Amino acid sequence: MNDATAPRPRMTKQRAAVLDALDQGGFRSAQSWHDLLRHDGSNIGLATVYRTLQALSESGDVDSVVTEGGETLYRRCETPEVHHHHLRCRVCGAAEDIDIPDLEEVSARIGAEHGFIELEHVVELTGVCSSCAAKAQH
Amino acid sequence: MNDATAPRPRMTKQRAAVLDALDQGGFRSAQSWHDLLRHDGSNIGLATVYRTLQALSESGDVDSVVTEGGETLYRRCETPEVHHHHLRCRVCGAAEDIDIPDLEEVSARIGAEHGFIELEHVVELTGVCSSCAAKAQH
DNA sequence: GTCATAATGAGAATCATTGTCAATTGCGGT
DNA sequence: ACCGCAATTGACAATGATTCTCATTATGAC
Ligand SMILES: [Zn+2]
Ligand SMILES: [Zn+2]
Ligand SMILES: [Zn+2]
Ligand SMILES: [Zn+2]
Repeated sequence: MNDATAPRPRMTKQRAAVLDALDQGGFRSAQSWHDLLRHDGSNIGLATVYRTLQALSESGDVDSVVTEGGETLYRRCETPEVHHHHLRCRVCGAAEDIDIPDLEEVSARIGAEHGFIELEHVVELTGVCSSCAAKAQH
Repeated sequence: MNDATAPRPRMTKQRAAVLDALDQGGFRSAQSWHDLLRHDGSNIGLATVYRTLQALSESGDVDSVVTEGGETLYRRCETPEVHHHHLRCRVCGAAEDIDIPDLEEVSARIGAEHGFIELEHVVELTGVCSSCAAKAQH
């Protein structure tokens, strides 16, 4: 069930830099994280940022969501061990981990009713946060 | 709240062809619908298929979902007037309209609790349907 | 039929993401 | 500390879905 083929990741300075940058919090695209890293003096390559974020995403250390525009956003996840969902502001990108009661059970039940197995679900709540809403008032 | 700037779409033969093709049912990518149309003798352009499907999607006449690979899939929606969700087979693409009890209210409540407005949600259930699961058994 | 203009199609352009591959480097073994 | 080599990196090419451009065509109101 778990991977005996687990390749332990090397601690390179680029990996460390990404990990460090992620501490700033917030959802950003791979390119945005890359920009941020370069502005901080790193000469890390874009492909490396992509690779590192993907690796971290697969290992469950970062969350990823997809915007309407098809961009994938990443951020360090505070609670890697628990499956959860997000409420994200479409304007400023601020996001919070949320719990949607019964969702897991309900989706499992619906899947079962239709004879589906290996159920997965994608749930994303988006909106405009109060501070962005305030700014929008001219 | 509604659009006084509603441009009524012209009934061109390509729009009719797309509408006709959609009757075959099922989720397909724009490119896939385009292939299908060409195989049926149409000389419709790919860009037109994209434009038409997007227009139909915005007017609520077709559903669209995004695959893991980032492709957008479209299909004629049976129940355009009601907001609903889908349970889709990741193997064969078969999909059914489903109802997730209380989801609308729960998401609205969660949004409100966090001070968010203009809430929207994306919910997609995927799995492997019974017939695909059967085939998977060697 | 005329006409304004929405719609089309071929191909170029975008843009996020992935692949290539030679050069580099972490790190286990010595 | 020193080797050796596979994992990792970075510059850049390549991809692949989607969008844009613009000259040409065709819809629908009058
Ligand atoms: Zn999270
Ligand atoms: Zn905001
Ligand atoms: Zn539907
Ligand atoms: Zn199936």
